[in-house]
Amino acid sequence: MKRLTIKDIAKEFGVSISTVSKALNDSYEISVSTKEKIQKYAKENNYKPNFNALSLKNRKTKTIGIIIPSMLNYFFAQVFNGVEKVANKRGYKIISCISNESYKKEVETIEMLSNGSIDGFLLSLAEESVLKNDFSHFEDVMANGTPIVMFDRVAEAIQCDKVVTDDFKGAAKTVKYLVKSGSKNIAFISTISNLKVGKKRHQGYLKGLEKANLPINNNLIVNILDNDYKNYESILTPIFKANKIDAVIATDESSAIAAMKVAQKQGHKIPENFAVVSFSNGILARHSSPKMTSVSQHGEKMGATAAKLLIDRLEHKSKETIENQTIIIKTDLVERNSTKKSL
Amino acid sequence: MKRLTIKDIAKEFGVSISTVSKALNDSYEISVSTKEKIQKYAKENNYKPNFNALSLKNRKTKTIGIIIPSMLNYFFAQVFNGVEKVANKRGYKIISCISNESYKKEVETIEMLSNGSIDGFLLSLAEESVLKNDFSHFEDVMANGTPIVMFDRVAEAIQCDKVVTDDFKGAAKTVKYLVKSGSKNIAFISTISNLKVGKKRHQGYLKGLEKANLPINNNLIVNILDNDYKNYESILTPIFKANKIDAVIATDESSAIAAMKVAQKQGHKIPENFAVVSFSNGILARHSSPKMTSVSQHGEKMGATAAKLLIDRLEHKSKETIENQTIIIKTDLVERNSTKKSL
DNA sequence: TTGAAAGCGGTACCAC
DNA sequence: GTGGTACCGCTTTCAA
Repeated sequence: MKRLTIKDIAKEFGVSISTVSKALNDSYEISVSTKEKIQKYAKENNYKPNFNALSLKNRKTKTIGIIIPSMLNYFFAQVFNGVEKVANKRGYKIISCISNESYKKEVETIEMLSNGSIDGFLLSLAEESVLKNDFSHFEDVMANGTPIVMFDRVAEAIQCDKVVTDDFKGAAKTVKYLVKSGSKNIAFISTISNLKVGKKRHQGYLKGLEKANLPINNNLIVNILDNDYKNYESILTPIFKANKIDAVIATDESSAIAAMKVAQKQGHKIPENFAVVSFSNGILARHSSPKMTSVSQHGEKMGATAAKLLIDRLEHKSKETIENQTIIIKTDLVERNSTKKSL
Repeated sequence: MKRLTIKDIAKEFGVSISTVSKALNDSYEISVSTKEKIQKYAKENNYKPNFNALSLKNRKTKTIGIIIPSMLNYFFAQVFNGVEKVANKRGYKIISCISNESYKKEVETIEMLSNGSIDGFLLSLAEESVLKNDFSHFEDVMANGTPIVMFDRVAEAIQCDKVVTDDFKGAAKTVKYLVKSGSKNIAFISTISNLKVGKKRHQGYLKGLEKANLPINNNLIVNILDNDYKNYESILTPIFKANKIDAVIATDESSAIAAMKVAQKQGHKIPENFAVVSFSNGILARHSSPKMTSVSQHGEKMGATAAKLLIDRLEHKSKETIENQTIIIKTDLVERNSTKKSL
C-alpha cells in the first residue's frame, strides 16, 4: 500500500539510509556488491524517489506552469501540444491552468503556483489583462526568481523571453497574395481588435494595401466586438451588402467561416470571384466548404519554442544572466480552396 | 530573490519557528498581538508556505494527474475544461499529459507521476492500450494507493471509478429520431470501431434499427480504419454511390462532415432528403454548412464529474472503502440544420 | 566502504 | 503563550 522509501530498503538490508541513497545513485563510495543488491531490490519493488522530498532538497521541481486563455481554441491547443512534447522530452511535467481570458483567474493562478510548485511559467495573456494593462503580478513572480516566457499574447512592458507570431508580415503578405490573384476590394475582419496581435494584423493589412497602391476603405475594416460566433453572420451581412468586396482576411477561423457563408448567400462564388483567408490554420479551415486558405501560425512550433526557451533558462548553469530574447515565428500561407491558386 | 520562509520570519521577530507556524495558522495558543504582527509581516512580504514541504509533510499534494489521448480533439478539450473548473474550485492543481494514443507514453506518464507528484489520476485510455488490452500499469498504481478515475474510454477489467457516455442509447435514440423524420436507409459511419465507445454506438445503431423494424444492411455500416480525415471523402464516395442512403450517423465530426460533402456532391439535399447526425457536438458541427445536428456527450460535464469523483475519493475521511461507481452521462440530441426538425 | 547528521520548509506534539 | 524537537524522504558532507 504505502510506497517504498529509502528507509525501508535500509531496514531490509540492515544498512544505513545514506548507503542506500548512494547505492541507488551509483556512487563510487559503495561496493559493487552492495550496489547491485540494493539496486536490484529497488527495481524489483518499484522504488521511486519521492518527488516532494527531491524538490524540497533541490529547490527545483522540474515542473513548469502554463497559463492558457482557452483550451477550446485550437491554436492554443496546438501550442500546448508543442509545449508538452518538449517538456516531456526534457523530463519536465506541466501544470496547466486555463485563465478563460480572466484577469482575476490569471492572477490567482500565478499566486497559487508561486509557492515552489513550479520552476517557471509559460503564458499567454488573458484578454482582460491586456485591457486592464496590469501586469504587476508577473513582476512579483519574476522578482522571486521565477522566469516567465510569454507566447503569442505578450506584454511589451514586461522584460522576459517571448515567442510571437509575425502578425504584421503575415497580414501584409496575405494582402499581397490576394492582390496578385486579382482581388481589389479586400476587407479585414477582426474579432481581436483589442489585442496587440489583432492590431498588428490590422497594421499589416494596411501596409499591404499601401504597398499594392490600393486605397484604404474604412468600411471594409470590420471590428467585431461581440464574441459570440453565432452573431457573426448577421453582423457581416449588411456590411457585405453595402460594400463591394471581393476578398476577406479574417483574424480567426470562426469569422472567416461566417464571411464565407455570407458571401455565398449573397451569390458570390468562392474562390472564383471572392477569396477568403483566415489566420491560425486550425481545424475549421480544413473542414469548411470550400477548404480555407490560411495563415499558419505554427502553434506547435510556438509552444515548442517557448518551452525550450524556458527550460534552457532554467537549466542554464553559468550564473551570468542570459539576455531576454524575443523569438518571432514566421507565418506561412497554406493554400486551400477559398482562394485562387497562385501560379 | 529567494522566497521568504518561516525561519526568516522567526528571525525577524526573534521568536521560534513554531511560534511563527502557529501564528500563521491562527492558532489559539498564540497571543493576538503576536499573531497580528506576524500575519501582517507575512502578508506584506508575500509569504507563501512552501508547496513541497507541505506535500512532504502531509503526504498529499492537492494535485491530480490527467492523461488525455489528444488535446486537439475538441471533445477532450471540453473534458479538460470541466476537470479544470472543478479542480480549481476545490484547490487542486492539474498536471496534464497527452498520451497521443500511445501505450508507451501512457505507461511512461503513469510511471513518471507515480512518485508522489500527484494524489490521483484522471484518464481516458490511449487507443493503443485498448488494442493491446494491457492495463497492468494501472493496477500497479492503484495497488500503491493512488486512485484512478477513468472517463470516456475506460477499461472494464479495471476496478475503479468511471464516467462514461451512454453511447448505446445515444445511438439508438438517434436512429429513432431519424426514422421519425422519415429516414429509412440509415448508414452508420465509424472511425473508432476498435474502441469500446465505438462498438457501443454500433450496437445502439443496430438496436435502433431493430426497434424501428428496419432491416440491417451491412453495406451501410462503414468502419473507417484510416485515421487521416483527408481520405474520408474518397472512402465514402463509392459507398454512397453504390447504396441507397438517406441518412448518416457518424461517430465523429470529421467523418460526418465528409459524409455531408459527399452526399451534397452526389446531389442530395441536406436536410430535405438526406440527414446527417454526428456524435460529440464539437466545434465542427457548429460551423459546418448546414450546421450539424449532433449527439452531445457533454464533455465538460464528463470532466467535471470525473474530477469530482476523484477529489471526493481523495478527501473521503472515513477509512471504509467507498464502492467504485460508474457514472453514465446521458447524451442529448442537439438539433441543427442537417436534419429535419422534429415536430 | 559505510554511517551519522544536518538541512530542505514546514507541522504538531510536548514541555516549560 | 512560547519554544524545542521529531518527522516527512532524500542528498551530501564529514567522520569513522
